[in-house]
Amino acid sequence: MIRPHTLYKLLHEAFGNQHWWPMDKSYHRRHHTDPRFEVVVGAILTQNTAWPNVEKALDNLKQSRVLDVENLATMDREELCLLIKPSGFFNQKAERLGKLSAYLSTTYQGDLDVFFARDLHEIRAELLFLSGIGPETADSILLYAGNLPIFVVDAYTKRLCARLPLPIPLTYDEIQQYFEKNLQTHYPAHQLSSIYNELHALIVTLAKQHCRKKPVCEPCPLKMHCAFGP
DNA sequence: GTCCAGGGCCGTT
DNA sequence: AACGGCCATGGA
Repeated sequence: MIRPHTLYKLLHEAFGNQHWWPMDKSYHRRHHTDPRFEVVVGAILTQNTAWPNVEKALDNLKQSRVLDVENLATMDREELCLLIKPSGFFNQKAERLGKLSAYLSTTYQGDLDVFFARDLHEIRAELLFLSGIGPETADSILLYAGNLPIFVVDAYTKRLCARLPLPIPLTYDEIQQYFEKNLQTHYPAHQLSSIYNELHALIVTLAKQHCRKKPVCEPCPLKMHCAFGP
């Protein structure tokens, strides 16, 4: 049975570095805004949505100069809906962005340094308490915006785990614990956030190229370790 | 035209 | 606890 650290090694050999979820540093330097907030917003906008649609919405927010905590917390909900419309589910997402931004503004004065400079599980519980932020969105914010060591489980990860298969229940928490426990025994603590980051990105690449809904098993780098293939 | 994408909530079993 | 319907756009 393949284990997560072997999965990581094989996928990295097959696909190389993914440098996923890059932040638009130049925009945020020019406008004196926090690039991590763009990742927070992206994490909500990408809920069950293809990334190109999210990019269009983020571009709209940038061109309107409102991609920061204070503006999203206070701006008119209708206007926000219009800007994020390309990302779909815009009524829910506008509500979620507004509530989260208002929370960050009132509780942390919009300072993400303060927000992220605490215990990981404390921040996670706070995010999950907000309506519209579930485990994957919370963990994406923690890992990709906060650079904190938590493994993100998405639909692709679940599908891969089901097909290999891995000998665990296919629930979010079980999969997350299984990956983290294993990787923690193979890498030093200070590397874990970048390992989790990279592995999640590699699984997405695998799922798009091979482990699709209609699988394309030739030539999958995991073929020799997978029970699914024909 | 059909399918589906980097989920989460809510109501029903 | 598990499952189904719902939310919406744009690209394949």
